[in-house]
Amino acid sequence: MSQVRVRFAPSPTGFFHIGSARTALFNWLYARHTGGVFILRIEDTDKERNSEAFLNLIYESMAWLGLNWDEGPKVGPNGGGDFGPYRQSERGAVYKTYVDRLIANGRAYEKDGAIWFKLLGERFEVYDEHRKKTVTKVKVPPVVIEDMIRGRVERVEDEDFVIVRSDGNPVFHLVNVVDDIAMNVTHIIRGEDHLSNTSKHVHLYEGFGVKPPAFAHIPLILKQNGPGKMSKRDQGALIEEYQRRGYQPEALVNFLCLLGWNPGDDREKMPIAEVIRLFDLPGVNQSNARFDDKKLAHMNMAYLLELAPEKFTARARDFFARQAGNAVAAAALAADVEYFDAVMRLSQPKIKGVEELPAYTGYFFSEEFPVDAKVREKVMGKGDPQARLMELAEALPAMDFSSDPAIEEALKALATKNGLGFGDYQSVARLAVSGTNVGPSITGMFRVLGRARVLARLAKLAG
RNA sequence: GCCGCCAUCGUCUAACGGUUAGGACGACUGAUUCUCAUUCAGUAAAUCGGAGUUCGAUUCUCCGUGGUGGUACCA
Repeated sequence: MSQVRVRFAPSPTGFFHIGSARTALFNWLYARHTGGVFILRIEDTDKERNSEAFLNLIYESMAWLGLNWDEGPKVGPNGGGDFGPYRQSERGAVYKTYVDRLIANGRAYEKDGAIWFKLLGERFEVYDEHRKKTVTKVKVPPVVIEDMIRGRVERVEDEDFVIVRSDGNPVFHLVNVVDDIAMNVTHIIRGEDHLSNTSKHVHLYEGFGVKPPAFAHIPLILKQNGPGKMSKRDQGALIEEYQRRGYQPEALVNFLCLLGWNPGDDREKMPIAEVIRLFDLPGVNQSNARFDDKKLAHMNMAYLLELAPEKFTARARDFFARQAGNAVAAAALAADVEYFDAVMRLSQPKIKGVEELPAYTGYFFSEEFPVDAKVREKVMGKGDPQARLMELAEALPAMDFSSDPAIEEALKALATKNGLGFGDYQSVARLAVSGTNVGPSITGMFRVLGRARVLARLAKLAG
């Protein structure tokens, strides 16, 4: 059995989106599962719509998701294999020789300045009501596709079709098939939207005298609101967006694995190595899946919680560094590294995404932090808050700040002494120190902020 | 219009032709916690409709309906 060779073939004509990412992921998973080769091929034959920026976005997004390719652009001098170049814009000569082959063996002809692929069979004219014109049909047996996910699919292709435009540019169907032949691709894993194209492709393989590779058409990702498949314009469609918002790439990948595939048991959150071990094409679902950003957010939080603290602080720092113009981010980055790390360690178990961080930690990095009016009203309207602030301020200088338990003990002792609860002091202290009623433990806040600043803020709130 | 694919809780999905149709997200209730979040316990929530095959159908077949994709000198 020869080595599996799969390819992901995006075209740099738009932002890299979630559907493309999953197609790439499933190809990558299959390659890694089988010990095969994962090829990245750039389908940039559409000169009008291509852009270098979109191309770079593909590279960056793939790298961010951890989908490394074995052959393709940016891999060594020859693209890591003997089948380059891996950008279709550089493969004109290859297409020409293949087209010449078809012309030579009578399977292609010129008409209206374009080159057409010729179907073999009885030809007849028929008026097409829908297209309002007479077309030439060809009587050919249905194409049979043995799809690894869908089983046997039959489809009739009954008209000749263009393979080279009159401007000399080859069309998608041609270059796609030629490259898959030339690059020895063994399995074509792509979106179900290509299933209808497959009959054309199978005819082309036959025209070239080559046995078609195995096909596996994976289900589509549907937009979460409204009808239709996810497209670049939809909310949450862009990979770049998740990167910008500080999502954990492992979480996004894990989530994507579960859209159309499952390990066969109840596990959902699982290391990618385990997915690689279990992934197989026949296990992929046949039905389209609707995108669910709530579940993705949950997955993201789960990954965030278990991230090693050093890794979390590193990712938090990276996120802050990308928040141009954000005052909190600027102050956070200017802060002492150990202090920054301490704040992040306090925040990690409490937040659902790193994008919450600037709002969540602002008061650690500046004395100018917003005070929630509602919370202030509520906390300051209960009992005698001024007295409690005073008592806290008096107790603070002698308090043991060496550890969270020590601080907690001191606060509890204070409460007991005055016949009140821990919560009564916690709430005013929290308001004074952070301006709100949500946040890390009060003891952690005290310890990290330090005695002096806590005292100053207590005084400030007391007026 | 024509052609293809698909069909289990709101969503993602399990279930050799025999299960009280399971899990997860979300929702709701409660417990835990210094706030919040987490965590934990619990509740509600599904086999698209109709024929057939079978002792027995979520599972197989057909029809319908719905969803989805294609139908270009786009990729």
